[in-house]
Amino acid sequence: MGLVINDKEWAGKYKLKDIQNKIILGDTIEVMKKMKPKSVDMVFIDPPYFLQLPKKRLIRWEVKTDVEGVNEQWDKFASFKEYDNFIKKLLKGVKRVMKPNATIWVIGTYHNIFRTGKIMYDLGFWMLNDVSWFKTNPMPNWLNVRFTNATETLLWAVKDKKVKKYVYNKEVAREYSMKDFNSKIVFNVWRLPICMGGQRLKNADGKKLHSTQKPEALLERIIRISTNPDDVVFDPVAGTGTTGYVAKKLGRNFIMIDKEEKYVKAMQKRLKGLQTKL
Amino acid sequence: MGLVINDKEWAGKYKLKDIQNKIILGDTIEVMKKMKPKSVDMVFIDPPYFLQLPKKRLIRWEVKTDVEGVNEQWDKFASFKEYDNFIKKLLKGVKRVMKPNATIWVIGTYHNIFRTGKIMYDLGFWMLNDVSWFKTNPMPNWLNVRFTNATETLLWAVKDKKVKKYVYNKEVAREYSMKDFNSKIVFNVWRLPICMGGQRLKNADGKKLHSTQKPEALLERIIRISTNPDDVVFDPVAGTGTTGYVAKKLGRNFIMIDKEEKYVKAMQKRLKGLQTKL
DNA sequence: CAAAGTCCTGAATCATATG
DNA sequence: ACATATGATTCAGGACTTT
Repeated sequence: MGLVINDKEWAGKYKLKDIQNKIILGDTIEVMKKMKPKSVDMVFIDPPYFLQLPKKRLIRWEVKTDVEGVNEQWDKFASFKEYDNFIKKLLKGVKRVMKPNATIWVIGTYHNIFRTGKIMYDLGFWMLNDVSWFKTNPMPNWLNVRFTNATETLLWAVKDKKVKKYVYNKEVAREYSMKDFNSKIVFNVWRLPICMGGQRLKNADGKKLHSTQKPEALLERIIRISTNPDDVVFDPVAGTGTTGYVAKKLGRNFIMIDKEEKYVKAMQKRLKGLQTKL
Repeated sequence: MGLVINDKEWAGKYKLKDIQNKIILGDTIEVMKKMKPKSVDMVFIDPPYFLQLPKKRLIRWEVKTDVEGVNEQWDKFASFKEYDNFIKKLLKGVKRVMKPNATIWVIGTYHNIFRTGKIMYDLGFWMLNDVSWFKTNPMPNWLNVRFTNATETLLWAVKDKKVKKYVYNKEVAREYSMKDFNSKIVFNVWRLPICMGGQRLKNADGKKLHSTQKPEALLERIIRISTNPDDVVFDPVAGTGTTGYVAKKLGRNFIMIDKEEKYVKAMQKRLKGLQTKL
Protein backbone atom coordinates (compact mmCIF):
# COMPACT_ATOMS: atom_id res chain seq x y z
CA MET A 1 0.00 0.00 0.00
CA GLY A 2 1.49 3.30 -1.10
CA LEU A 3 1.51 6.73 0.42
CA VAL A 4 -1.25 8.05 -1.84
CA ILE A 5 -4.90 7.07 -2.06
CA ASN A 6 -6.92 8.06 -5.10
CA ASP A 7 -10.40 8.70 -3.77
CA LYS A 8 -11.98 7.79 -7.09
CA GLU A 9 -10.70 4.27 -6.68
CA TRP A 10 -12.01 3.88 -3.18
CA ALA A 11 -15.50 2.56 -2.58
CA GLY A 12 -17.20 2.91 0.79
CA LYS A 13 -15.88 4.45 3.97
CA TYR A 14 -12.39 5.12 5.21
CA LYS A 15 -11.27 3.54 8.42
CA LEU A 16 -8.66 5.42 10.39
CA LYS A 17 -6.00 2.80 9.66
CA ASP A 18 -6.70 3.11 5.93
CA ILE A 19 -5.81 6.78 5.79
CA GLN A 20 -3.44 7.39 8.67
CA ASN A 21 -0.23 8.83 7.26
CA LYS A 22 -1.70 8.88 3.76
CA ILE A 23 -2.28 11.60 1.21
CA ILE A 24 -5.72 11.40 -0.35
CA LEU A 25 -6.22 12.73 -3.85
CA GLY A 26 -9.80 13.92 -4.18
CA ASP A 27 -12.46 16.50 -3.43
CA THR A 28 -12.00 17.28 0.22
CA ILE A 29 -15.71 17.72 1.00
CA GLU A 30 -16.52 14.34 -0.51
CA VAL A 31 -13.54 12.61 1.07
CA MET A 32 -14.41 13.92 4.53
CA LYS A 33 -17.91 12.50 4.23
CA LYS A 34 -16.34 9.06 3.95
CA MET A 35 -14.18 9.56 7.04
CA LYS A 36 -15.06 8.36 10.50
CA PRO A 37 -16.54 11.03 12.81
CA LYS A 38 -14.57 12.12 15.88
CA SER A 39 -11.34 10.64 14.64
CA VAL A 40 -8.68 13.36 14.48
CA ASP A 41 -6.88 15.21 17.28
CA MET A 42 -5.98 18.46 15.60
CA VAL A 43 -6.79 20.23 12.35
CA PHE A 44 -4.73 22.73 10.43
CA ILE A 45 -6.32 24.61 7.54
CA ASP A 46 -4.69 27.02 5.16
CA PRO A 47 -7.62 27.76 2.87
CA PRO A 48 -7.50 29.77 -0.36
CA TYR A 49 -7.25 33.44 0.60
CA PHE A 50 -9.69 34.97 -1.90
CA LEU A 51 -7.39 37.81 -2.79
CA GLN A 52 -9.80 39.44 -5.26
CA LEU A 53 -6.97 40.40 -7.52
CA PRO A 54 -7.57 41.36 -11.11
CA LYS A 55 -7.03 38.41 -13.42
CA LYS A 56 -4.31 39.72 -15.65
CA ARG A 57 -2.30 42.26 -13.74
CA LEU A 58 -1.68 41.56 -10.15
CA ILE A 59 -1.02 44.46 -7.88
CA ARG A 60 2.59 44.47 -6.89
CA TRP A 61 2.13 45.03 -3.22
CA GLU A 62 0.16 41.83 -2.93
CA VAL A 63 2.48 39.45 -4.62
CA LYS A 64 5.92 39.51 -6.04
CA THR A 65 5.30 39.33 -9.75
CA ASP A 66 2.47 38.71 -12.11
CA VAL A 67 3.64 35.24 -12.97
CA GLU A 68 4.12 34.07 -9.44
CA GLY A 69 1.00 35.56 -7.94
CA VAL A 70 -1.90 33.78 -6.44
CA ASN A 71 -3.90 33.62 -9.60
CA GLU A 72 -4.63 30.00 -9.90
CA GLN A 73 -7.77 28.05 -10.31
CA TRP A 74 -8.05 27.15 -6.65
CA ASP A 75 -8.28 30.79 -5.60
CA LYS A 76 -11.08 31.68 -7.98
CA PHE A 77 -14.39 32.33 -6.36
CA ALA A 78 -17.09 34.22 -8.15
CA SER A 79 -18.24 36.12 -5.13
CA PHE A 80 -18.15 36.48 -1.39
CA LYS A 81 -21.13 34.17 -1.24
CA GLU A 82 -19.46 31.40 -3.14
CA TYR A 83 -16.36 31.73 -1.01
CA ASP A 84 -18.38 31.69 2.19
CA ASN A 85 -20.23 28.59 1.05
CA PHE A 86 -17.02 26.75 0.35
CA ILE A 87 -15.53 27.68 3.73
CA LYS A 88 -18.74 26.76 5.49
CA LYS A 89 -18.82 23.31 3.90
CA LEU A 90 -15.16 22.80 4.62
CA LEU A 91 -15.46 23.73 8.29
CA LYS A 92 -18.62 21.72 8.80
CA GLY A 93 -16.93 18.65 7.36
CA VAL A 94 -13.90 19.21 9.53
CA LYS A 95 -15.94 19.68 12.67
CA ARG A 96 -17.57 16.35 12.12
CA VAL A 97 -14.29 14.43 12.06
CA MET A 98 -12.77 16.25 15.02
CA LYS A 99 -12.56 14.36 18.30
CA PRO A 100 -14.61 16.07 21.04
CA ASN A 101 -11.51 17.65 22.55
CA ALA A 102 -9.70 18.36 19.27
CA THR A 103 -8.58 21.85 18.36
CA ILE A 104 -8.49 23.58 14.99
CA TRP A 105 -6.11 26.13 13.52
CA VAL A 106 -7.05 28.30 10.55
CA ILE A 107 -4.66 30.73 8.92
CA GLY A 108 -5.44 33.67 6.68
CA THR A 109 -4.86 37.30 5.82
CA TYR A 110 -7.20 40.24 6.05
CA HIS A 111 -8.66 39.23 2.70
CA ASN A 112 -10.35 36.15 4.05
CA ILE A 113 -9.81 35.76 7.78
CA PHE A 114 -12.74 37.91 8.87
CA ARG A 115 -15.34 36.03 6.86
CA THR A 116 -13.74 32.78 7.89
CA GLY A 117 -13.67 33.68 11.57
CA LYS A 118 -17.28 34.79 11.44
CA ILE A 119 -18.26 31.43 9.96
CA MET A 120 -16.34 29.60 12.67
CA TYR A 121 -18.29 31.42 15.37
CA ASP A 122 -21.57 30.77 13.57
CA LEU A 123 -20.79 27.05 13.37
CA GLY A 124 -20.28 26.92 17.11
CA PHE A 125 -16.51 26.67 17.34
CA TRP A 126 -15.25 28.22 20.57
CA MET A 127 -12.39 30.58 19.93
CA LEU A 128 -9.36 30.22 22.14
CA ASN A 129 -7.09 32.80 20.55
CA ASP A 130 -6.37 34.82 17.51
CA VAL A 131 -2.65 34.64 16.97
CA SER A 132 -0.79 37.23 14.95
CA TRP A 133 2.08 35.76 12.96
CA PHE A 134 4.41 38.73 12.70
CA LYS A 135 6.75 38.06 9.78
CA THR A 136 10.33 39.04 10.36
CA ASN A 137 10.91 39.45 6.63
CA PRO A 138 7.71 40.69 5.03
CA MET A 139 7.50 41.96 1.52
CA PRO A 140 7.76 45.74 1.89
CA ASN A 141 5.01 47.92 0.54
CA TRP A 142 7.17 50.06 -1.72
CA LEU A 143 4.36 52.31 -2.94
CA ASN A 144 4.13 53.49 0.66
CA VAL A 145 0.41 54.13 0.53
CA ARG A 146 -0.49 51.96 3.49
CA PHE A 147 1.21 49.90 6.19
CA THR A 148 3.35 46.98 5.24
CA ASN A 149 1.30 43.91 5.71
CA ALA A 150 3.62 41.95 7.92
CA THR A 151 1.13 39.64 9.57
CA GLU A 152 -1.09 36.69 8.96
CA THR A 153 -3.73 35.71 11.46
CA LEU A 154 -4.16 32.27 12.97
CA LEU A 155 -7.42 31.35 14.65
CA TRP A 156 -7.27 28.65 17.27
CA ALA A 157 -10.50 27.11 18.49
CA VAL A 158 -12.05 24.09 20.12
CA LYS A 159 -15.07 22.22 18.84
CA ASP A 160 -17.53 23.59 21.40
CA LYS A 161 -17.66 25.98 24.29
CA LYS A 162 -17.79 23.12 26.77
CA VAL A 163 -14.46 21.61 25.74
CA LYS A 164 -11.87 22.26 28.43
CA LYS A 165 -9.32 19.50 28.22
CA TYR A 166 -7.69 20.28 24.94
CA VAL A 167 -3.95 19.95 24.47
CA TYR A 168 -1.93 23.07 25.28
CA ASN A 169 1.70 22.43 26.08
CA LYS A 170 2.40 25.60 27.97
CA GLU A 171 6.09 24.91 28.58
CA VAL A 172 6.61 24.56 24.86
CA ALA A 173 4.66 27.74 24.22
CA ARG A 174 6.80 29.58 26.73
CA GLU A 175 9.95 28.37 24.98
CA TYR A 176 8.89 30.16 21.82
CA SER A 177 7.78 33.29 23.61
CA MET A 178 11.15 33.53 25.33
CA LYS A 179 12.82 33.18 21.96
CA ASP A 180 10.59 35.75 20.26
CA PHE A 181 10.33 38.45 22.90
CA ASN A 182 12.43 37.29 25.83
CA SER A 183 9.21 37.29 27.79
CA LYS A 184 7.68 34.85 30.21
CA ILE A 185 4.26 35.93 29.06
CA VAL A 186 3.16 33.70 26.22
CA PHE A 187 1.85 36.31 23.81
CA ASN A 188 -0.60 35.66 21.00
CA VAL A 189 2.04 37.19 18.72
CA TRP A 190 4.67 35.03 17.06
CA ARG A 191 7.77 36.21 15.28
CA LEU A 192 9.12 34.04 12.51
CA PRO A 193 10.25 34.37 8.91
CA ILE A 194 8.29 33.40 5.83
CA CYS A 195 9.07 30.25 3.91
CA MET A 196 12.42 30.61 2.22
CA GLY A 197 15.38 28.88 0.68
CA GLY A 198 15.68 25.13 0.53
CA GLN A 199 12.35 24.60 2.22
CA ARG A 200 10.50 26.01 -0.75
CA LEU A 201 9.28 23.34 -3.18
CA LYS A 202 10.02 24.04 -6.85
CA ASN A 203 8.59 22.63 -10.02
CA ALA A 204 10.58 21.42 -13.00
CA ASP A 205 11.17 25.00 -14.21
CA GLY A 206 12.69 25.99 -10.89
CA LYS A 207 9.69 28.20 -10.13
CA LYS A 208 8.00 27.92 -6.80
CA LEU A 209 5.39 25.20 -6.84
CA HIS A 210 2.87 26.89 -4.55
CA SER A 211 2.29 30.58 -3.86
CA THR A 212 1.50 30.26 -0.21
CA GLN A 213 3.73 27.52 1.13
CA LYS A 214 3.96 27.87 4.89
CA PRO A 215 7.28 27.73 6.77
CA GLU A 216 8.04 24.53 8.61
CA ALA A 217 8.78 26.51 11.76
CA LEU A 218 5.20 27.74 11.87
CA LEU A 219 3.78 24.24 11.73
CA GLU A 220 6.38 23.00 14.18
CA ARG A 221 5.19 25.54 16.72
CA ILE A 222 1.54 24.76 16.17
CA ILE A 223 2.00 21.01 16.33
CA ARG A 224 4.32 21.00 19.34
CA ILE A 225 2.05 23.30 21.31
CA SER A 226 -1.31 21.76 20.51
CA THR A 227 -0.68 18.03 20.05
CA ASN A 228 1.02 15.13 21.79
CA PRO A 229 3.17 12.46 20.11
CA ASP A 230 1.12 9.89 18.16
CA ASP A 231 -1.80 12.28 17.76
CA VAL A 232 -3.47 12.51 14.36
CA VAL A 233 -3.08 15.87 12.60
CA PHE A 234 -5.52 16.49 9.77
CA ASP A 235 -5.13 18.88 6.86
CA PRO A 236 -8.04 18.89 4.40
CA VAL A 237 -6.48 21.34 1.93
CA ALA A 238 -2.90 20.22 2.17
CA GLY A 239 -1.19 22.02 -0.73
CA THR A 240 2.52 21.35 -0.43
CA GLY A 241 2.02 19.12 2.57
CA THR A 242 3.97 21.04 5.17
CA THR A 243 1.49 19.93 7.81
CA GLY A 244 2.07 16.22 7.30
CA TYR A 245 5.79 16.64 6.76
CA VAL A 246 6.31 18.44 10.05
CA ALA A 247 3.83 16.23 11.91
CA LYS A 248 5.73 13.12 10.84
CA LYS A 249 9.04 14.71 11.75
CA LEU A 250 7.71 15.40 15.23
CA GLY A 251 6.41 11.88 15.83
CA ARG A 252 2.78 12.65 15.09
CA ASN A 253 0.54 11.07 12.48
CA PHE A 254 -1.16 12.87 9.63
CA ILE A 255 -4.04 12.69 7.20
CA MET A 256 -3.88 15.01 4.22
CA ILE A 257 -6.24 15.69 1.35
CA ASP A 258 -5.76 17.66 -1.83
CA LYS A 259 -7.56 17.64 -5.13
CA GLU A 260 -4.64 18.59 -7.37
CA GLU A 261 -2.43 15.83 -8.62
CA LYS A 262 0.63 18.04 -8.93
CA TYR A 263 0.50 18.89 -5.25
CA VAL A 264 -0.17 15.31 -4.22
CA LYS A 265 2.85 14.19 -6.22
CA ALA A 266 5.00 16.86 -4.64
CA MET A 267 3.88 15.90 -1.13
CA GLN A 268 4.60 12.29 -1.86
CA LYS A 269 8.13 13.09 -2.97
CA ARG A 270 8.66 15.34 0.03
CA LEU A 271 7.54 12.70 2.49
CA LYS A 272 9.67 10.03 0.87
CA GLY A 273 12.61 12.33 1.29
CA LEU A 274 11.78 12.56 4.96
CA GLN A 275 11.68 8.76 5.32
CA THR A 276 15.20 8.46 4.03
CA LYS A 277 16.28 11.21 6.41
CA LEU A 278 14.78 9.61 9.50
CA MET B 1 -23.96 77.66 22.17
CA GLY B 2 -22.48 75.01 24.41
CA LEU B 3 -20.35 72.00 23.73
CA VAL B 4 -23.23 69.53 23.95
CA ILE B 5 -26.26 69.12 21.74
CA ASN B 6 -29.23 67.14 22.96
CA ASP B 7 -30.61 65.46 19.88
CA LYS B 8 -34.11 65.37 21.33
CA GLU B 9 -34.18 69.13 21.33
CA TRP B 10 -33.07 69.42 17.75
CA ALA B 11 -35.62 69.50 14.97
CA GLY B 12 -34.58 68.97 11.37
CA LYS B 13 -31.16 68.38 9.91
CA TYR B 14 -27.70 69.13 11.22
CA LYS B 15 -25.47 71.39 9.20
CA LEU B 16 -21.77 70.78 9.55
CA LYS B 17 -21.25 74.06 11.39
CA ASP B 18 -23.96 73.10 13.90
CA ILE B 19 -22.14 70.00 15.05
CA GLN B 20 -18.48 70.62 14.38
CA ASN B 21 -16.60 70.25 17.67
CA LYS B 22 -19.78 69.27 19.46
CA ILE B 23 -20.83 66.24 21.45
CA ILE B 24 -24.28 65.01 20.50
CA LEU B 25 -26.35 63.20 23.10
CA GLY B 26 -28.64 60.78 21.32
CA ASP B 27 -29.15 57.53 19.44
CA THR B 28 -26.30 57.40 16.99
CA ILE B 29 -28.26 55.76 14.17
CA GLU B 30 -30.94 58.45 14.38
CA VAL B 31 -28.49 61.30 14.75
CA MET B 32 -26.50 60.17 11.72
CA LYS B 33 -29.65 60.24 9.60
CA LYS B 34 -29.90 63.95 10.29
CA MET B 35 -26.28 64.61 9.32
CA LYS B 36 -25.19 65.83 5.92
CA PRO B 37 -23.87 63.11 3.59
CA LYS B 38 -20.21 63.16 2.58
CA SER B 39 -19.20 65.53 5.34
CA VAL B 40 -16.48 63.91 7.48
CA ASP B 41 -12.84 63.15 6.67
CA MET B 42 -12.12 60.26 8.98
CA VAL B 43 -14.09 57.94 11.23
CA PHE B 44 -12.95 56.10 14.33
CA ILE B 45 -15.24 53.46 15.82
CA ASP B 46 -14.73 51.52 19.02
CA PRO B 47 -17.96 49.52 19.12
CA PRO B 48 -19.13 47.23 21.90
CA TYR B 49 -17.13 44.00 21.66
CA PHE B 50 -19.90 41.51 22.49
CA LEU B 51 -17.71 39.74 25.02
CA GLN B 52 -20.23 37.09 26.11
CA LEU B 53 -18.55 36.86 29.48
CA PRO B 54 -19.76 34.39 32.08
CA LYS B 55 -22.10 35.70 34.73
CA LYS B 56 -20.01 34.36 37.55
CA ARG B 57 -17.39 36.57 39.09
CA LEU B 58 -13.72 35.91 38.91
CA ILE B 59 -11.81 36.49 42.09
CA ARG B 60 -8.16 37.13 42.58
CA TRP B 61 -7.26 34.69 45.31
CA GLU B 62 -4.30 36.50 46.72
CA VAL B 63 -5.84 39.91 47.09
CA LYS B 64 -9.50 38.88 47.23
CA THR B 65 -10.70 41.50 44.83
CA ASP B 66 -13.00 40.98 41.88
CA VAL B 67 -11.70 40.95 38.37
CA GLU B 68 -13.95 43.47 36.77
CA GLY B 69 -14.84 42.46 33.28
CA VAL B 70 -17.09 44.35 30.98
CA ASN B 71 -20.58 43.72 32.21
CA GLU B 72 -22.46 46.77 31.17
CA GLN B 73 -25.65 47.48 29.38
CA TRP B 74 -23.98 48.73 26.24
CA ASP B 75 -22.33 45.38 25.64
CA LYS B 76 -25.50 43.36 25.96
CA PHE B 77 -26.73 41.72 22.80
CA ALA B 78 -29.04 38.74 22.69
CA SER B 79 -27.39 36.98 19.80
CA PHE B 80 -24.89 37.12 16.99
CA LYS B 81 -27.73 38.24 14.76
CA GLU B 82 -28.69 41.17 16.93
CA TYR B 83 -25.07 42.22 17.23
CA ASP B 84 -24.54 41.95 13.49
CA ASN B 85 -27.63 44.05 12.83
CA PHE B 86 -26.42 46.80 15.10
CA ILE B 87 -22.97 46.87 13.51
CA LYS B 88 -24.48 46.83 10.04
CA LYS B 89 -26.73 49.81 10.77
CA LEU B 90 -23.86 51.65 12.40
CA LEU B 91 -21.49 51.13 9.48
CA LYS B 92 -24.11 51.95 6.89
CA GLY B 93 -24.87 55.22 8.63
CA VAL B 94 -21.20 56.04 8.90
CA LYS B 95 -20.53 55.28 5.25
CA ARG B 96 -23.18 57.73 4.21
CA VAL B 97 -21.58 60.66 6.03
CA MET B 98 -18.03 59.86 4.91
CA LYS B 99 -16.51 62.07 2.25
CA PRO B 100 -15.68 60.10 -0.90
CA ASN B 101 -12.00 59.89 0.05
CA ALA B 102 -12.51 59.48 3.80
CA THR B 103 -11.07 56.53 5.69
CA ILE B 104 -12.49 54.55 8.58
CA TRP B 105 -10.85 52.83 11.54
CA VAL B 106 -12.61 50.13 13.54
CA ILE B 107 -11.10 48.51 16.61
CA GLY B 108 -11.98 45.21 18.24
CA THR B 109 -10.82 41.92 19.70
CA TYR B 110 -11.32 38.41 18.47
CA HIS B 111 -14.77 38.45 20.05
CA ASN B 112 -16.18 40.85 17.51
CA ILE B 113 -13.63 41.88 14.92
CA PHE B 114 -14.25 39.00 12.52
CA ARG B 115 -17.98 39.57 12.21
CA THR B 116 -17.35 43.28 12.00
CA GLY B 117 -14.72 42.93 9.30
CA LYS B 118 -16.97 40.63 7.31
CA ILE B 119 -19.74 43.22 7.44
CA MET B 120 -17.35 45.93 6.28
CA TYR B 121 -16.44 43.91 3.22
CA ASP B 122 -20.08 43.14 2.51
CA LEU B 123 -20.96 46.84 2.67
CA GLY B 124 -18.32 47.60 0.08
CA PHE B 125 -15.61 49.18 2.20
CA TRP B 126 -12.18 48.59 0.70
CA MET B 127 -9.77 47.30 3.29
CA LEU B 128 -6.37 48.96 3.41
CA ASN B 129 -4.87 47.17 6.39
CA ASP B 130 -5.54 45.17 9.45
CA VAL B 131 -3.31 46.59 12.17
CA SER B 132 -2.38 44.60 15.24
CA TRP B 133 -2.12 46.70 18.39
CA PHE B 134 0.36 44.69 20.42
CA LYS B 135 -0.08 45.78 24.04
CA THR B 136 3.12 46.18 26.00
CA ASN B 137 1.35 45.46 29.27
CA PRO B 138 -1.52 43.04 28.71
CA MET B 139 -3.38 41.24 31.43
CA PRO B 140 -1.64 37.87 31.62
CA ASN B 141 -3.56 34.66 31.18
CA TRP B 142 -3.15 33.50 34.75
CA LEU B 143 -4.36 29.92 34.38
CA ASN B 144 -2.05 29.37 31.45
CA VAL B 145 -4.51 27.47 29.32
CA ARG B 146 -4.12 29.52 26.16
CA PHE B 147 -2.02 32.37 24.83
CA THR B 148 -2.16 35.71 26.55
CA ASN B 149 -4.40 37.94 24.57
CA ALA B 150 -2.06 40.83 24.04
CA THR B 151 -3.58 42.34 20.91
CA GLU B 152 -6.52 44.25 19.61
CA THR B 153 -7.13 44.55 15.90
CA LEU B 154 -7.69 47.76 13.99
CA LEU B 155 -9.25 47.68 10.55
CA TRP B 156 -8.46 50.55 8.26
CA ALA B 157 -10.52 51.00 5.11
CA VAL B 158 -11.66 53.47 2.50
CA LYS B 159 -15.21 54.01 1.40
CA ASP B 160 -14.92 52.19 -1.90
CA LYS B 161 -12.43 50.29 -3.96
CA LYS B 162 -12.02 53.20 -6.35
CA VAL B 163 -10.77 55.66 -3.73
CA LYS B 164 -7.09 56.33 -4.22
CA LYS B 165 -6.33 59.72 -2.75
CA TYR B 166 -6.94 59.13 0.91
CA VAL B 167 -4.69 60.67 3.56
CA TYR B 168 -1.71 58.58 4.61
CA ASN B 169 1.13 60.55 6.16
CA LYS B 170 3.89 58.09 5.57
CA GLU B 171 6.62 60.09 7.29
CA VAL B 172 4.56 60.16 10.45
CA ALA B 173 3.90 56.45 10.16
CA ARG B 174 7.61 55.83 9.84
CA GLU B 175 8.29 57.84 12.98
CA TYR B 176 6.20 55.40 15.00
CA SER B 177 7.64 52.33 13.34
CA MET B 178 11.14 53.51 14.19
CA LYS B 179 10.06 53.99 17.78
CA ASP B 180 8.34 50.61 18.03
CA PHE B 181 10.77 48.36 16.21
CA ASN B 182 13.64 50.56 15.11
CA SER B 183 12.63 49.70 11.59
CA LYS B 184 12.20 51.77 8.46
CA ILE B 185 9.53 49.37 7.33
CA VAL B 186 6.17 50.65 8.53
CA PHE B 187 4.68 47.47 9.92
CA ASN B 188 0.99 46.86 10.49
CA VAL B 189 1.94 46.07 14.09
CA TRP B 190 1.99 48.79 16.74
CA ARG B 191 3.43 48.54 20.21
CA LEU B 192 1.93 50.69 22.90
CA PRO B 193 0.59 50.35 26.44
CA ILE B 194 -3.04 50.21 27.48
CA CYS B 195 -4.76 53.21 29.03
CA MET B 196 -3.32 53.84 32.45
CA GLY B 197 -2.67 56.32 35.18
CA GLY B 198 -3.88 59.89 35.06
CA GLN B 199 -5.37 59.45 31.60
CA ARG B 200 -8.05 57.15 32.91
CA LEU B 201 -11.32 58.94 33.70
CA LYS B 202 -12.82 58.13 37.11
CA ASN B 203 -16.29 58.60 38.52
CA ALA B 204 -17.13 60.08 41.89
CA ASP B 205 -16.16 56.86 43.72
CA GLY B 206 -12.73 56.88 42.17
CA LYS B 207 -13.64 53.84 40.05
CA LYS B 208 -12.92 53.79 36.36
CA LEU B 209 -15.69 55.47 34.45
CA HIS B 210 -15.51 53.26 31.39
CA SER B 211 -14.15 49.74 31.08
CA THR B 212 -12.69 50.23 27.68
CA GLN B 213 -11.15 53.66 27.54
CA LYS B 214 -8.55 53.77 24.78
CA PRO B 215 -5.09 55.27 25.34
CA GLU B 216 -4.52 58.71 23.91
CA ALA B 217 -1.36 57.51 22.21
CA LEU B 218 -3.39 55.13 20.07
CA LEU B 219 -5.69 57.85 18.81
CA GLU B 220 -2.77 60.21 18.36
CA ARG B 221 -1.14 57.76 16.00
CA ILE B 222 -4.31 57.13 14.05
CA ILE B 223 -5.19 60.80 13.70
CA ARG B 224 -1.70 61.99 12.81
CA ILE B 225 -1.27 59.28 10.20
CA SER B 226 -4.66 59.44 8.52
CA THR B 227 -5.81 63.06 8.75
CA ASN B 228 -4.52 66.55 8.07
CA PRO B 229 -4.98 69.60 10.31
CA ASP B 230 -8.52 71.03 10.22
CA ASP B 231 -9.99 67.72 9.04
CA VAL B 232 -13.19 66.53 10.67
CA VAL B 233 -12.84 63.35 12.72
CA PHE B 234 -16.10 61.56 13.49
CA ASP B 235 -16.80 59.11 16.33
CA PRO B 236 -20.37 57.80 16.45
CA VAL B 237 -19.95 55.77 19.67
CA ALA B 238 -17.66 58.09 21.53
CA GLY B 239 -17.65 56.70 25.09
CA THR B 240 -15.10 58.67 27.08
CA GLY B 241 -14.35 60.91 24.11
CA THR B 242 -10.70 60.12 23.57
CA THR B 243 -11.19 60.59 19.84
CA GLY B 244 -12.38 64.19 20.09
CA TYR B 245 -9.96 65.04 22.85
CA VAL B 246 -6.93 63.96 20.87
CA ALA B 247 -8.28 65.35 17.60
CA LYS B 248 -8.67 68.78 19.17
CA LYS B 249 -5.25 68.58 20.74
CA LEU B 250 -3.78 67.88 17.30
CA GLY B 251 -5.54 70.76 15.57
CA ARG B 252 -8.29 68.69 14.00
CA ASN B 253 -12.04 69.06 14.42
CA PHE B 254 -14.37 66.44 15.81
CA ILE B 255 -17.96 65.31 15.89
CA MET B 256 -18.89 62.83 18.62
CA ILE B 257 -22.10 61.03 19.47
CA ASP B 258 -23.04 59.00 22.52
CA LYS B 259 -26.36 57.99 23.97
CA GLU B 260 -25.37 57.89 27.64
CA GLU B 261 -25.55 61.11 29.55
CA LYS B 262 -22.84 60.14 32.00
CA TYR B 263 -20.35 59.70 29.20
CA VAL B 264 -21.42 62.90 27.47
CA LYS B 265 -20.94 64.79 30.72
CA ALA B 266 -17.51 63.25 31.20
CA MET B 267 -16.45 64.14 27.68
CA GLN B 268 -17.64 67.68 28.17
CA LYS B 269 -15.58 68.06 31.30
CA ARG B 270 -12.57 66.50 29.64
CA LEU B 271 -12.74 68.85 26.68
CA LYS B 272 -13.18 71.89 28.86
CA GLY B 273 -10.04 70.84 30.69
CA LEU B 274 -8.26 70.78 27.37
CA GLN B 275 -9.39 74.31 26.49
CA THR B 276 -7.83 75.67 29.64
CA LYS B 277 -4.65 73.77 28.84
CA LEU B 278 -4.33 75.09 25.31
C1' DC C 1 14.05 63.69 49.49
C1' DA C 2 15.23 59.46 47.34
C1' DA C 3 14.91 54.65 47.12
C1' DA C 4 12.70 50.51 47.99
C1' DG C 5 8.73 47.92 48.97
C1' DT C 6 3.56 47.00 48.85
C1' DC C 7 -0.84 47.04 46.79
C1' DC C 8 -3.89 47.23 43.11
C1' DT C 9 -5.65 46.41 38.48
C1' DG C 10 -6.14 45.96 33.37
C1' DA C 11 -12.03 44.60 27.01
C1' DA C 12 -10.83 37.98 29.88
C1' DT C 13 -15.01 34.38 26.14
C1' DC C 14 -8.81 31.28 31.75
C1' DA C 15 -10.92 25.29 35.72
C1' DT C 16 -13.14 21.56 38.30
C1' DA C 17 -16.47 19.22 41.14
C1' DT C 18 -20.98 18.69 42.85
C1' DG C 19 -25.99 18.84 42.86
C1' DA D 1 -28.49 22.42 30.81
C1' DC D 2 -27.88 25.34 34.65
C1' DA D 3 -26.11 27.22 39.39
C1' DT D 4 -22.87 27.12 43.24
C1' DA D 5 -18.74 26.14 45.87
C1' DT D 6 -13.90 25.59 45.78
C1' DG D 7 -9.40 26.46 44.41
C1' DA D 8 -4.23 28.85 45.32
C1' DT D 9 -1.83 31.74 38.87
C1' DT D 10 0.22 35.97 36.16
C1' DC D 11 3.06 40.50 34.88
C1' DA D 12 3.73 45.35 33.90
C1' DG D 13 3.04 49.78 35.56
C1' DG D 14 1.07 53.30 38.43
C1' DA D 15 -0.26 54.77 43.09
C1' DC D 16 0.91 54.71 47.54
C1' DT D 17 3.66 53.60 51.85
C1' DT D 18 7.70 52.73 54.34
C1' DT D 19 12.57 52.96 55.07
